[in-house]
Formats: sequence, structure tokens, C-alpha cells
Amino acid sequence: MTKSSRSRAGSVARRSSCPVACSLDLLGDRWTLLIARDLFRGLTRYGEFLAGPEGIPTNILADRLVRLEQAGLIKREPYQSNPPRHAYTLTPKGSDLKPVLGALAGWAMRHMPRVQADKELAAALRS
Amino acid sequence: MTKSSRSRAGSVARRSSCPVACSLDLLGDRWTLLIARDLFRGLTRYGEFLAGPEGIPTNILADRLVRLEQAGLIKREPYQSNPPRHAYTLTPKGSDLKPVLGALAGWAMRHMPRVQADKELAAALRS
DNA sequence: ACGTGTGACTTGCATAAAGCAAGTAACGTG
DNA sequence: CACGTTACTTGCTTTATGCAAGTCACACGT
Repeated sequence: MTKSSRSRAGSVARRSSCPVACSLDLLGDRWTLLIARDLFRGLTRYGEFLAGPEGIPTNILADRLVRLEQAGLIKREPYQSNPPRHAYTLTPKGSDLKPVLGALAGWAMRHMPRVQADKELAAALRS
Repeated sequence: MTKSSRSRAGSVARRSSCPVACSLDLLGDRWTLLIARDLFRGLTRYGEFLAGPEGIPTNILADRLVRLEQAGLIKREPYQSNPPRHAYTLTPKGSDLKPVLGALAGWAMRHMPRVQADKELAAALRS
């Protein structure tokens, strides 16, 4: 992230033309889909994401927000100018990740021990 | 991976009790779900995974196969004893990832340019 | 019996990403 | 005008990724 970094409708290196591989090129890491989850729950501000129970490191959050914006999954809009503050929200492309999050959550509920069902989240992912 | 490593019904560190976070603790990286994809397509042997178009490094493949087995998503069974060779197949827990792969593939088809629809894979994920 | 080949890994090392702590900038509030 | 808040950056250490090469067990041809 040398200079502006908040530019370029970005596509990073793509490993193959397989749809699963392409999705994972963008979403396949420990944090990206967790930020998406928070957006589905209605969070919009940097500090809100940072405060989540998983404790995402601040530099990684900043990096992922830039990437997600470059990829067109979220948009960043000022909600006040003074001091300048921005709200992050899902674009249609980002909102369409709902089935992915829903499937991941459903799988964990069925197969992983000691996961906590979150009614609010479940509702947001069902909608 | 110091000694045996193919033991322990493993659970690694869990960041929170959120179902999405728990899934991503296990599946949230660039390769794990790609191996799952290959398994859904019917591949079973080490060399077959290695030969995929994405070119997974051999040490990472070995590591992920151990993790997936420890997590109970796949099982490793000898299909001949001489030389000893093993086949990797999905357990029910692993097969239940189908909606996750399906959602990822569907999202990429709808939103990413130049992805190649794979009829064989689509059929396996629909089934 | 002996060299060649193949499948399934392991090991060593370089590079890249993740994670932590601390720092900065712009403002609002007492 | 010192102090707290929000939203980030920067620097540095640790962990993970990726590449190349090596190993091991056996099958096969000669």
C-alpha cells in the first residue's frame, strides 16, 4: 500500500478459471468473510468492525476494506464531513454473498461443537 | 508437524463462538476448499490433487490433508498395500460442505468476469 | 540383479502475509 | 487548550506460503 491504494477496480492474480478458485482468490482468507458477516449484521464503521469478538488487527482490517472496495463488494461513503468519517456498506455484489455466509454458518451449526447460534445473524442471512 | 501428526481429532484455536468464524477457522484459507472441490469431483489420490490447474504446492497439500483428516472432513484409506497407497474421500461431514462450494461457485459465475463454467463440477455440486 | 521410473511425501530455505504495539492526524468536548 | 475519540499508519516480529530438491518404497524392463 504505497500511495493512494484506494483506486483501481482491482483484480489480483487469478489461479485458474474455476469458479470456486476465483471466489477463493478474493475471499479465501481468515478475515474477509468475517467482515462481510459484520456488514450483514448492519455494522458500518471501522471501529465497529474492530470491536468484534474475533479481534481483527487494525492494519488487516484497513487492508481488507481497501481490497473489498476495489473488488466492488463494498462502498465507502462519507456520512459526515467534519471530522471526515465514512460508512462501509455492501454493494449488490457484496450482498449476494449471503448464500455463502449462510452455508458456512449452517455447516458450522450442524457439525462443529460449541458454536453459538446467533439469532440476529441468522435472521440477517435468511432475510 | 513434528512427529506422528496423523492423530488427534483436532480442533485448532477458535477465535469466537460465531458459526461463521468457526467455519473460517477451519476452512478460511486459499487451499482447503479447493481440495474439497477436487474431492467432490471424484479425485481421491495425492497426485491427482497435485495435478490440478491451480498448482497447489506439495507440502501445503500434505499439510491440508492431515488437517482435514484430523477435523473429520475426509478419511484416508488404503486402496492397495503394496506399495502402500491411500485414497482420500469425503466423510458425511465433508460432503455436507456441498452448499458452501455451490454458493461460492454460483457467486463467482454471477459476479466475476471470465470464469469458466464447469459442467462436471456444477453437476457434482448440484447432485 | 540392477538401473530407471513413478507415486507419495518430507525437508530446507526464501519470501510474503499476519499479528502486535505504538504512533499520527483531525476533530469535539470540558 | 489539554484530553479523549475515531480512523487509520508504521515498524517490527512471528507464522504461513511457496519453491526446489531430496527421500523412500516398490514395479518394471533387460
